[in-house]
Amino acid sequence: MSVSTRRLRHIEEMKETILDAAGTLFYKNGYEETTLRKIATLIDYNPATIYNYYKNKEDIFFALQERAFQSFYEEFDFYRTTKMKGKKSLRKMGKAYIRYGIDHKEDYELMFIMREPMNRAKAIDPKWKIGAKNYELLKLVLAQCIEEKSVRITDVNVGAFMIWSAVHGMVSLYIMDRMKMINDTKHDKLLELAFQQFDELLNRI
Amino acid sequence: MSVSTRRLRHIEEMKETILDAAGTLFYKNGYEETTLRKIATLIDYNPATIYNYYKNKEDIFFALQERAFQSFYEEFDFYRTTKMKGKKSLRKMGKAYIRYGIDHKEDYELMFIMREPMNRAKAIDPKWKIGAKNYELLKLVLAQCIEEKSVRITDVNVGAFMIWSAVHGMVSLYIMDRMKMINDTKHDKLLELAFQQFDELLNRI
DNA sequence: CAAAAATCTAAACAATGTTTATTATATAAA
DNA sequence: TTTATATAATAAACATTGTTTAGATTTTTG
Repeated sequence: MSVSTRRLRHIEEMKETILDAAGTLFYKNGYEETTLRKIATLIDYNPATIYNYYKNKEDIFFALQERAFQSFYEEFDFYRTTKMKGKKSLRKMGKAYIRYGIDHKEDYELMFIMREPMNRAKAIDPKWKIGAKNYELLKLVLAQCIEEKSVRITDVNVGAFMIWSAVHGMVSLYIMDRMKMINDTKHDKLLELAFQQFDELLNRI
Repeated sequence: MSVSTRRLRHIEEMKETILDAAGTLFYKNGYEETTLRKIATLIDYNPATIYNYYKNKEDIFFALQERAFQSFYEEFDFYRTTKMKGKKSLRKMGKAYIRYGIDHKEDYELMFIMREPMNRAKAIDPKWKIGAKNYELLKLVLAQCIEEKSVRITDVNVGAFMIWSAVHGMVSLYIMDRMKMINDTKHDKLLELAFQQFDELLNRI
């Protein structure tokens, strides 16, 4: 192994070590509580060392976001090859989306809610492509539904955004604790029924 | 005027002065950029003085959130007395909700998205009642729609949450810059069409 | 083995939210 | 009016934060 490739590998390993530690702390204590000093302590390095591998804190969370998108992508890759009918596929996708958001709420927050690691993202953003890829998948499944005439939608683009909005709305109100505003306390059940209701709404009689 | 009431009024005035300054900075530069020192400088006081009127920074944003809910409430009070048909009322409400979110995105973020001023809110929360009040209004209008049979929904509670989710989803994806993930760049138009699509979906027949 | 490059660290910096001790100001009592 | 007493505002400090700098340590190269 040449020295320069070993060096590159070392850098990759370090970046990953740092990212793992950052993730551990983030999933346990949230963004604000995850300080560079705590990350450094966890991996037995000096805080300054981290700056040899990441430009700054935001950059770390940018990488964490990327990782989240990756895992998110893998979750839905299944629907790319399924032989299910479009409508059934769409329903399952929606359910899976909500489940994923609830079970990985920090990741979900990172990907679809937080302002934090977004500032840099205004520039060229290779990673939104993963998000875009999943969005294309939704459009694909929806297009199949339209073709099947199993759905009350005519425009794929408009329909896809509407569907995304609906499920994103449910997930985000849930995980950001805004369902408090609703008197009914059985939030999980309400969420499930609301999705069912929405799904039925899509049905063509 | 008794001395104690004057004192109380002075406290109220100070709280308001601080809140105004905090709001000005927040609407201009966002949460992180709004520091206690900047607030203090803006109103020509020492940072420590602020602590005589608010427990901490979160408390200030809690108050700002309360103010946002108040203005939000006033926006929708109209629908409480309108003689419009339920369906039309519902449609206008939805449009107004989206418009409000876009035109007051910092307020919207404060009320329905941000984690920040929420920690304290875990305790007794007199202010969620304002949010709850607006939610009840949605339920009222929706109930009228159900009675009119102008809508494909049977359960008010489930339907209300579904509708809220849909519009919240649209607004929040828009203002949190997540529509980037969509290749189509005409976001405003897409938003409008998606709402229309959703509205039509609600229609009976 | 010495020179050079790479890696890591200790220390410091500027800025933050917050607390403490002290001063100035307004009110009350004498 | 003058003195005592709450009240209000401040200056200074504290603990933490993200980040930078200059130097030491280790690793690679000739």
